[in-house]
Amino acid sequence: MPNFDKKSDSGRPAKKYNSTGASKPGSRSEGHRGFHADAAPAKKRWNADERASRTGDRPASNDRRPNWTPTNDRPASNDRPSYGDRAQRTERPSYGDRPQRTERPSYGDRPQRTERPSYGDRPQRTERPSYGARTERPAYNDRPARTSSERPSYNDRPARTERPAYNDRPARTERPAYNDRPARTSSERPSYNDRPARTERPAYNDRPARTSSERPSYNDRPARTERPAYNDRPARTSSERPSYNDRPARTERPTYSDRPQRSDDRAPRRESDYYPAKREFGNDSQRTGHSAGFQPHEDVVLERLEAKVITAGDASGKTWADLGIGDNMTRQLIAMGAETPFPIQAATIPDVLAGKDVLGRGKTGSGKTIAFGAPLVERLMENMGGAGRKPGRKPRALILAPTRELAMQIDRTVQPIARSVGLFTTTIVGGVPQFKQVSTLQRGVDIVIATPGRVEDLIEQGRLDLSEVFVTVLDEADHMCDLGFLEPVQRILESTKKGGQKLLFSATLDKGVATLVKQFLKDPSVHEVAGEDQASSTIDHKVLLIEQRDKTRIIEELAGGEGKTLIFARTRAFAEQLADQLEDAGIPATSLHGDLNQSRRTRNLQLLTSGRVNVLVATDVAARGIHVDDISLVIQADAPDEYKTYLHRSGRTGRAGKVGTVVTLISKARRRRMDELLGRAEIKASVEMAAPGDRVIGELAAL
DNA sequence: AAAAAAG
Repeated sequence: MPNFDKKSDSGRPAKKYNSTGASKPGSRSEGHRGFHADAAPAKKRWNADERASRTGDRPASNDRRPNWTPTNDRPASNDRPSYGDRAQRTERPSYGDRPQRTERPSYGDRPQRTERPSYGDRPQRTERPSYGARTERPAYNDRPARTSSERPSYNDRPARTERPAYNDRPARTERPAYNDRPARTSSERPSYNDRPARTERPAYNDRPARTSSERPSYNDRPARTERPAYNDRPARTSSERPSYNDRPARTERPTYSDRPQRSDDRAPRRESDYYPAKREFGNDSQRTGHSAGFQPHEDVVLERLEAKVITAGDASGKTWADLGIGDNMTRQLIAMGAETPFPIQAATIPDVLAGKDVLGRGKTGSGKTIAFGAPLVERLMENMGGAGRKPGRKPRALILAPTRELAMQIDRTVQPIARSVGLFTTTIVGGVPQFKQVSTLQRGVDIVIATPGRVEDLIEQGRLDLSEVFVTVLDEADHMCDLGFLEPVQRILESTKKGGQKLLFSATLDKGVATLVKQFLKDPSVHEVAGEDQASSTIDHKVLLIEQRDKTRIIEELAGGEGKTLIFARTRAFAEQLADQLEDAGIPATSLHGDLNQSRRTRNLQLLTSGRVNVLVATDVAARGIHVDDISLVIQADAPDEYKTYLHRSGRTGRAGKVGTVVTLISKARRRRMDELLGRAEIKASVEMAAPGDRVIGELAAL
């Protein structure tokens, strides 16, 4: 409480930060919904996180709870459960709840929260710099300019004075000012010297323990001195990213045409026919040429990579021990229900253990996570080096995934395997406060499971050092090579240990990964499981030709069945709208998309997983990798544009040999396009006209 | 259009 002296700081900081104009406290929420959501959510997130999923996972979260007590005050939270965050909601009147948010301002109560804002703590950051790694960062070094210009301000530090403001926390309000932050950096950090600020922290009384145990190391960190390097960053942004436009890298892609050669290099095992090569990339030059205009992209089937094929027969009878997995891990795998290796696991594990770069393709739900997770842990065990379990050790393995949910899911599989041999994992994803992630890193972690954005963020902050990472996994590798992901992924891979092992996995692994393969992999072995085609699939595909105006009604009829249903929409807004309409129709439904804050995303997905809700409407954020037991029906409210998207979406059902049905709703006008897409995906689907009330729909719903 | 940092 004492810390909260709104009055004292309210004025200043705000003004300062307001310099930008647009970022006034008041305007924040107005101008940026997303922002608003996040700002307030910061608080929420913790609550939600802890409530929803963490309860069991992290003891750490429990520690904090005391702080959260305030949460209890929020009746609002109870109400919201369903719609709280939905900014979009604006549309939905029902969201009336939101006002509550406004209420939150009550934050005053939440002294604790105040703590969180602790991001304010960042001063710590300063300390962290110690990540000796920095030196390694070199990659980022490019940004020398920055240092000079931006940070100099450190001297100014007068800013710090402001900090004391912590009391203000209301300051939080200030936060919104995120834009300002740059300023902050300069002002706040300089203070590092002053650190008196820390003294202030004490406020964190709640966390006394922590401070003592975790941070102690801070003292050690002479490294800090090193940080100065941070100065460079500003430049970075400017210098490095701009390049995106240039995308010279892309230019490389054209190389696809070469690929054939590749196949030559390797044993001419067998022409891939899984993904018929509809087009060659001979016209690469053209592509690169008009990168500016860049058409959304046609759904092209890239040539398939040549692969060593394993059959179920080859794998049968093999045990984990046969593959080279140790006893402790084997016990854990069996405890997790993986009695014996699946084909894709039998195929890739030996090569991964041998230290080779591996490309693995196994259909959706075939066990890819364990295929790379188990041998990765085994490799870390075999190469402990001097790392031991020292606090503050640098991570030695990295698993990158395209979505936060997938990263967290992978962690749920890999963590127990790692723990069975005494290794630690942590997820480094966005949308959630970074504090826990960073403190976990400081304690020392062996395997980092992450999404690209937060990883880059922490690297830039000097809090994550990947220089000791000698095994890197790209899950959904082909997707990680798509437009928005490729470059961050390239930068991240560059920051890992030179010559480190790289593992690329996906159900739709094609030559789209060529750029990365060429740049980072060395003589990779490619594996896939034979017989995993449509013919052997346990998924039934149906295409319904409908009138646009009947879509909602038909979806209601389809989703009204008993089993779990996952509905895909192309846009966030439509996903949200559909979820609302289903609820209005008396069908409990929830949504999952990027407009929700992370706590809600996590919770909503869990609603489906736990069975509290049987219908989830999602964007393609849920298309890849997400595993929910027993989804019996997948409805594509909007047809996908890409055949790979179709395969991944439909792969949410029919997992591990179970049966499932995929219904795609299209207008007659789209019939031709749909047929072509199905052809590329090599899927045979029955197509028929349908209208609300039709028998077909009732039969599908019954499934 | 979506996702990934934050905004």
